[in-house]
Amino acid sequence: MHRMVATNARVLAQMRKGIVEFCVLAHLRHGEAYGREIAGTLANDPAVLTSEGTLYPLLARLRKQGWVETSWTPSDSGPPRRYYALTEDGAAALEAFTAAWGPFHSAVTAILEDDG
Amino acid sequence: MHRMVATNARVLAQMRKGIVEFCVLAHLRHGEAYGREIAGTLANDPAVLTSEGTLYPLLARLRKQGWVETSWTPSDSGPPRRYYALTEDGAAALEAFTAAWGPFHSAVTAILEDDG
DNA sequence: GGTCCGTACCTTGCATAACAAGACAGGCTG
DNA sequence: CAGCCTGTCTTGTTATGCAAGGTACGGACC
Repeated sequence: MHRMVATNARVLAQMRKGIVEFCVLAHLRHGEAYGREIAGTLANDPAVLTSEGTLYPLLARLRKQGWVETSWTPSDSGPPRRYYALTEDGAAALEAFTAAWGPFHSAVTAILEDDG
Repeated sequence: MHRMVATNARVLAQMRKGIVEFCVLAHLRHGEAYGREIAGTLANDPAVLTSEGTLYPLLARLRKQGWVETSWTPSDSGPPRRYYALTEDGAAALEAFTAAWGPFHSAVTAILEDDG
């Protein structure tokens, strides 16, 4: 069953594409957060996020699109942190995604369950 | 709203990644089918599939992985058709994906809805 | 028998995104 | 100064969806 595990990891990675981004936006509704904080929370939550190699490029994209704003804040115990905050555009994008997600996951679930 | 539409198309394309493949496998549980037939059904269903440029490379991958077997059959009205049938490995892969899909979509839905 | 159209397969080139691995740097403790 | 934890970010790999277009078979119509 070696292959199963490897296959599964690859399959999961593909499944996440285009979705992790919006999980990060959703997380930011709770307020500002910095990179490793987001990474920690989302990695625990469901294993929606696995690596910082995913997160930082993703955050850079969000910034370029104007979906988040950032501010540097010194830390008591380590290097300064870059805090990310949701913008209005970001909130709108998140709403649009949420609206699309419902029908999409229903459709996929229906296809998978349709044993007919 | 021009931007909304364009953005949505890109977002949807990413969302499909790694999932269309298993929708095709799921469709094949109903019995053999050929390319354009699958394309037609899945494109109607929910807009899970948009183009043959997606489908044929995908079917080639499934064949290489041994998840489907194919057979050529002459057609009464046009060129011969290549029919695709699910193999045991393919059915197992589909089951594994279905098992992963449940927790995944629940987790994403929870994160999106968590307004806390 | 030549031309057009619909059916059917497949390929090429591009854009996007997740990931592993690791580079770089601040600040603390010994 | 060395070692470690905390942070941010980059590089190279891999996988996939998609638009556009290429090839080919067969029937209908002049």
